[in-house]
Amino acid sequence: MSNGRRSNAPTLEDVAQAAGVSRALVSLVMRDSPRVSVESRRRVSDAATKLGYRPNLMARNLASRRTLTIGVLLNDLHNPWFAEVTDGIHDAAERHGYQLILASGRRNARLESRALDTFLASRVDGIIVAGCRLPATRLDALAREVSVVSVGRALPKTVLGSVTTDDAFGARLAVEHLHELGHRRIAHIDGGKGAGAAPRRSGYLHTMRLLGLTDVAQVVAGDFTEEAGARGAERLFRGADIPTAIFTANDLSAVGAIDVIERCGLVIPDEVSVVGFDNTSLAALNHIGLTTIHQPRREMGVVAATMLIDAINDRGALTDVLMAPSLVVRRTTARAPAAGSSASRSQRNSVMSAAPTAPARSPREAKTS
Amino acid sequence: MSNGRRSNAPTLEDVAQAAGVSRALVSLVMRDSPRVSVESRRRVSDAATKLGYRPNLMARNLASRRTLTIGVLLNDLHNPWFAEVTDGIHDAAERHGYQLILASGRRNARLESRALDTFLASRVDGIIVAGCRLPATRLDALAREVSVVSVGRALPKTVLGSVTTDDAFGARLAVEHLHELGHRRIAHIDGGKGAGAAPRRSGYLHTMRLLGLTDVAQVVAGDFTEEAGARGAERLFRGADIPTAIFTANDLSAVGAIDVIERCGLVIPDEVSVVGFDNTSLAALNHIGLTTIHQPRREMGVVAATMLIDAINDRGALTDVLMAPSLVVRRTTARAPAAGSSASRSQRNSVMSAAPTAPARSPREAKTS
DNA sequence: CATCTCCGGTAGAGCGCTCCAACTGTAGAC
DNA sequence: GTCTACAGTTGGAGCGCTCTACCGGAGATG
Repeated sequence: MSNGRRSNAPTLEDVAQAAGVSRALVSLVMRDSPRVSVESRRRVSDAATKLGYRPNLMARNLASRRTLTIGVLLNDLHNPWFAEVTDGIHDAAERHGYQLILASGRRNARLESRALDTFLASRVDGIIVAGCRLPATRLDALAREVSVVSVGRALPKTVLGSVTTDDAFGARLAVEHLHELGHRRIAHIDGGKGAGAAPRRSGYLHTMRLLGLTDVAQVVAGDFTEEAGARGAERLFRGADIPTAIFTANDLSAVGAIDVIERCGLVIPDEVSVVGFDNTSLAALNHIGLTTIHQPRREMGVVAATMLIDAINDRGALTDVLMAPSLVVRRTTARAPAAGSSASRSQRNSVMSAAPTAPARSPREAKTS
Repeated sequence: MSNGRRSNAPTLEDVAQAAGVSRALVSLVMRDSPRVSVESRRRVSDAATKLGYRPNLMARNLASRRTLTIGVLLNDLHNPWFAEVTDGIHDAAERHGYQLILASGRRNARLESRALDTFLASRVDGIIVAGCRLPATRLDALAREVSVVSVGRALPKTVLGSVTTDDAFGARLAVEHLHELGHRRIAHIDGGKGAGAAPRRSGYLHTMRLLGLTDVAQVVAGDFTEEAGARGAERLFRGADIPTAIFTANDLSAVGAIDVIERCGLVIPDEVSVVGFDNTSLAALNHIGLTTIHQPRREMGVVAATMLIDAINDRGALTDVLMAPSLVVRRTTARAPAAGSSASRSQRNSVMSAAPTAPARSPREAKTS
């Protein structure tokens, strides 16, 4: 019953009969070919709408041997980063008459792999992988069957194209911003082996060196999570030489760090400045107001899709594009505290070290207990 | 060149020739039919892997007249709510051997409509629309061609199935929680005409009535945004009879409200309690720790997909399912302040009313300026 | 030994479309 | 009046698969 609803969907043939023309002519009208008389066009489209005809994409693609479709594999729907990249891809694809089919890898290599198989089985004209976790060799093999562009992850030595943010440059922007505010003791909570973590870390180290701050550079391990940010901050503020500024590998870590810092009784940004990375909506929340590094996510999507479509149509090659990030100043950064205030700062710190191993707890909780 | 890569993809025929069997046999092997001898199966699959054969989905679906695919229309990729629902859909679909194709409506009715057309053109077996904005009549028309289930929006008087949260009940949980903590003056910042806003509002009003608090019930207009939450809180705390608790239509509004409340010098939860709705990742942030109402998002996806697939296979009808939300207590709610402290509260309030129309600004900003 | 069952396998007719070569008719060129 | 040009239209051969017969032969049955 319910599944039989479409069983008798009208076909090209039906329309042709109703309009009293050949199937080929209907086909031409459906693809609005210019070589159809006004009269025929009218009759055919009238018949089509009357019958509620809708071209069968599978039959069309099968016969025409192309799908005008690009498959987009999103690593994680939960992360808004992907939503913005997808918006850009969508815009560019639409402009060129391409359709998108999305799939979510759900942070799982097996599912990602399966989704790619489905793309191939559907004979998409090209593929964009965003934040894909699959090994480079797998992707390279894929890219030998169909054009593939990677967003957010560079894949040197493969035939894939890629569009990434210049993470090292972003790190440099962050550090320079803090340096210009008079900070010297700038620490970094990194992203472990997550995507982009390495260049952000090395960009940080490199810039610190350029600024002659190698001796105060300090990297603590993290993994892009809020908790990692909190742990990192705890470790940083436990020691004697506490930093006046922290640059974290992403916004989420920054929020975790802020939480701990405020709980230590330190005031942000007066006593400690914090810079995140990504400029997620989280950073923009008024309640947080995080100074951070912005990635041109949407534009990355546009560039990726455009490059892919050009390659599909032999109008260009797949290359590796590096996009420039930018600094967004909000309210977690300020001039470094005057040297004289360092006494009060280390005093405060002693409060904190009274419970150095305690799990992250907010000031709210502390108050009510 | 690059677009020619797939032009000579091997077909069933090629495999059949390589294995020295008929096309039909290869087809049977590819769909692992039981009626194939072990020997043939081996030879065919060997030939297939050697050639790198991959069944062409379009041809398969065209010939078999079904796609085993369900189209999922997501209203807004930026909202993590959709990601979790999609996870649930994905799980259920996979369990039944169905594939998903996702499309994003990007909060735009025209795009949503187009995506649905594509689904129909692709002859998906069923459709799930999540948070769809299209008019009920449009969806009803769609549902006459193919089975459709709506998630997050009930559509009475249509042939669609639906899975929604019992928003009114959620509101009741929130209000009762606050009431149990001794609050009486509980205000609501609503969601305007957004999805679910109406039942949350009426659930609030109804529960207040049940608790005999009709005279102190107070609803201010919002629209599910952070800014609306901030504005709502400003309005609430400007008056003389300020509430001791606020229930907002969603988490984002709650964050906006918290921001303003803290800026007024009021302490959360000691002086004001706040309850959000949705239990987004935002609420779970340690820095925020919002008490909120949880929607069983993932399970909603599972239920929607299961119901759809059952309907597709004539094993069940499409119905309207209401899922029960639950209360998640974090750190923004506490016992209502003792009556004696009301003096200090209204004093504080006067601080705020010094700049009642100022745009939302954080304490941080205030400090640095 | 004829017949009946199965099991494993096959031929061939589609599925609904596009594409190509070819055809018709009208118009302009000479 | 014949030739070319071209716009408009058409038949038919696929695209790569599934599905419905149907077929041949081994073993069971009487």
